[in-house]
Amino acid sequence: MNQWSNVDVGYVGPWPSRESGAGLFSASEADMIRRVSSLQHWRRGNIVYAEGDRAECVFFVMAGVIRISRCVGNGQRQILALRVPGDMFGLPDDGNYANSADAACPARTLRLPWQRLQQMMRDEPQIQSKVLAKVMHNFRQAQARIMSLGQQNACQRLASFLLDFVRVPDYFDAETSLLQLPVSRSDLGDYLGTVRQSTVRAFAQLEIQGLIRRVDSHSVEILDLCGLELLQTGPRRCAPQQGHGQPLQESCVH
Amino acid sequence: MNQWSNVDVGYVGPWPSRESGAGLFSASEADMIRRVSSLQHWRRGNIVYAEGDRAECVFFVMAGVIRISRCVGNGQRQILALRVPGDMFGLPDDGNYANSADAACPARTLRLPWQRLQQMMRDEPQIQSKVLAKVMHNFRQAQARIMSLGQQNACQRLASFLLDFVRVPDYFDAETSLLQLPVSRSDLGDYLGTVRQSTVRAFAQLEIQGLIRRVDSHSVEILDLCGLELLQTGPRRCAPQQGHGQPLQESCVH
DNA sequence: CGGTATGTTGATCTCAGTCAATCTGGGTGG
DNA sequence: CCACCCAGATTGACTGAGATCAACATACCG
Repeated sequence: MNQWSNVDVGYVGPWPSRESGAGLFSASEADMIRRVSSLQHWRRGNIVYAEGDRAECVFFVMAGVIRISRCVGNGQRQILALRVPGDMFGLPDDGNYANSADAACPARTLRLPWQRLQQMMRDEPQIQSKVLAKVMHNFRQAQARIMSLGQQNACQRLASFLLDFVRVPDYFDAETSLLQLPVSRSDLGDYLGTVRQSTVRAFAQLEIQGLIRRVDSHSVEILDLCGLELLQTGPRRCAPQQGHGQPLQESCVH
Repeated sequence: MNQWSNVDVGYVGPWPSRESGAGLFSASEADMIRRVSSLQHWRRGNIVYAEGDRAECVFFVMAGVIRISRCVGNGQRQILALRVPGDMFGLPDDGNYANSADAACPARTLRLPWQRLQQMMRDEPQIQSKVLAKVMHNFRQAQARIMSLGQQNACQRLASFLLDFVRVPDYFDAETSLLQLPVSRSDLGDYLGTVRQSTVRAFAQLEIQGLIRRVDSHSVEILDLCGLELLQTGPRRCAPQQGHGQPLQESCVH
């Protein structure tokens, strides 16, 4: 555990900002958090914690992407969330971690004892409301996932995922419209509730429709942002061709 | 708004308890909450608030079931959660409600100004941590929904729903194994991310398998609790019959 | 250079969405 | 009391989206 001793974080820029829920700590508060937490470095696949572990620390993502996942009986994995810079994760559920967390790509996190954070929340109402805001952010995100999984088809879910990551500055370059994908196709499948192959087919579909262009397996060019947004709200499934009954032709002239 | 004046709540029993996240307030804290909140009565279909409304109050369910839902572009509805006695809902998202809330059946709620609750959280660290616990409870529940929607088929999702409601004392009588269903089949479909008909078929399937018995459209007898739990963890889909290649028969005697 | 992990595409079959018809129970008016 | 209506529940037939199996391509290793 030597890497967990307090080290110079070496990260002095502003707290990473991304929509609501991130970038919520002021510089001084972020400093306070950094002072009592330790910086951790992770390589792809490294496990931050496992489901059921005693939950003693909360984490803040500084760089990279952390997979929050849970496995079901038959060995399938569902990725519940992908935590990006600015996100908080690892709050205890009855003293234990409810899910597993591991690095989807090289990543850095701040590790902060939960007891310590609770104390800070008691002492500083600001911290309290901002931690609550972070939790609420994760909660809203989970609800968005429910909407996606419950109402969208595979292409729409992929579009939603891409649009989510377009909002992460670390992974989208607005100049070139290039979006880095920090996860494998399998990861993406487990995240979207489909299998690897269906994810690939969804990519192919979006490319055929001219909405994206696959540059390589870990980056796509976003060609039509509005098109992706429109796709999201469309019907989950096209109406059947009503092949059997009378074809409902506008029995025109006759 | 006359019904929102402070009235005698008429509910003096212990705070309703259900697993983690409910029953978390002590008698005195619950009293404090009741003192500053007003009791509301709802009939089936009554709207507590609508998506986008200015969020000024938080709610606690005292009786009945509140649907938390959101609609998508093409008019489809996803029920994000069913809030039962003991649950909290209606936390603001950037000052507004992110979802709609309405009564799935006759219901009672406590209505508490969000400002007031924030103040109570500042003054009483106990309240703060317990509100956080309630939010975390909703968050864990949302994550369970993601698991269900992402990895389970229609029957398994229905089984998960039934098992969830078996844990609500108001709706399950352990003596008779009778489970009251406070929602219509359409509601259930919107909750499970399927359509009404698929929900009905899932009910029929569970009945054929001897796990439940449909008494009437709003109550089922739970015949095999363990069977329902086993079903949850099984594979999402049976393997195909591999009809074409060699039938993989254990070329027995010959 | 073989070996392994990952990405991609094709063929096939199942689950669940869609349309449609029927059944049921609860009200309402005559 | 009954005929009627209407909303909800149920069942059947058909079909498309996506899971599964399989094969092959590509990249990344030691």
